[in-house]
Amino acid sequence: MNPSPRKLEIISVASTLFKEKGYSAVTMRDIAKVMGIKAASLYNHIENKEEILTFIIISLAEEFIDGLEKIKSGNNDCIYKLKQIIILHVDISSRNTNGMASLNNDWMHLKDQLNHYLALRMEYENSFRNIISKGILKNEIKNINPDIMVFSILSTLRSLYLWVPKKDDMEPTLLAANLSEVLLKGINK
Amino acid sequence: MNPSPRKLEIISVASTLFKEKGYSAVTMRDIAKVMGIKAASLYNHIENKEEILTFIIISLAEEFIDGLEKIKSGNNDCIYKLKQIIILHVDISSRNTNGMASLNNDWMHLKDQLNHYLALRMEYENSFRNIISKGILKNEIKNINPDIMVFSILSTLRSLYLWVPKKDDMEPTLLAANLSEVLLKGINK
DNA sequence: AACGTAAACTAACAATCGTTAGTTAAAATT
DNA sequence: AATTTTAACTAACGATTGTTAGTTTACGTT
Repeated sequence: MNPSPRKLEIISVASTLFKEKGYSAVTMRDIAKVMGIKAASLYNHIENKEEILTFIIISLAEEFIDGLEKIKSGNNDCIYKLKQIIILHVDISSRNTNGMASLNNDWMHLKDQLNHYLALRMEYENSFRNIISKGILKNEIKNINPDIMVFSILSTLRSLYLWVPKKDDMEPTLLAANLSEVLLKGINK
Repeated sequence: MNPSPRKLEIISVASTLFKEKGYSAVTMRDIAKVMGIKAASLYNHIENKEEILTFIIISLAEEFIDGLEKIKSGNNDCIYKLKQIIILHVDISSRNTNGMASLNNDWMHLKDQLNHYLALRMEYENSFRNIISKGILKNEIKNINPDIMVFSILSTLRSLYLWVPKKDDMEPTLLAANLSEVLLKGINK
């Protein structure tokens, strides 16, 4: 069963509040007030508070996994794959700036799906590192500790949700291109 | 009046818990339990919960401001200054992995000192951007939107607190050197 | 017109929150 | 030895938390 429009509305409102104050600081009454209804009415549409967080996080995590799967399967060199990953992050983050806040900062409040989330994250980071490591072997990428490169690039990409809203005048395509230049070739002239 | 050792102990314990679950999800009873005392006893040493958060965030923010001030005042080229900034972040983040979590994620729960914090952050980012912009003018740095470069580098540096504890075998000096290579010159061979 | 359903409501629940008041026991100071 | 101070305690406060039960209202379907 797909989420009803009203349920998606609640999740959207909740995402906005979660980004502002974090999951724990947002009450069901806060969400209800923005919706213009009473807190108890929320329960006509959702099971509980945790379900909102779970939906936000897991659906985003799976979108990243799916995107990376397609990139991996392509028969391209590593640098090109990295550029596609950057585009993937810019794309998803631009369309979900609120949800990305929960994915980054509120995952530890998951209960049932915490282990599922952790598994997805590990899978994603491993795939990322494999691309880098293969690039080093094929002499496309510098021979530096791959963990540092994964950490550095992924930290920037994970922070996009904070930055994109401030630059909503900038085309996602241009942003991704500039980011690729900076992340792959550095800033030093 | 300087904070008593006991007060610093409370702040340290609180920092650890704030990193694990975020400020809002940590109760005074949680902190007290780790300290081995009752929640009410905490109030012999601190004013209230907010004071703990304020101390963690403001003292770290001022440490960054002071560090950047020294770097700015030096008569060095921009690339060198950026390398010093990277060292500054590695240094502070390595010594305060817990507190850095609050600085990054819990600042919005400040009350009295929220505006002070926001002013310090803006001051820091402006100084950072000025160094980059000057580097572009002096032809040391690529002519790309400086905001993107500030965002990219700062995102990585702000995430160090998450990553350093997993790599505690790595020398901070070596980490900073590798980070400089990746952030300034990129990963592309 | 009668019925069923969806989605709001009021009222309240037990649990937990940060915090205060008043007390006690030990340690430091006089 | 007498006293003050420090730092713990018990007990409780009013407020707020997520959530449930039962009710009402409006609307689409029979």
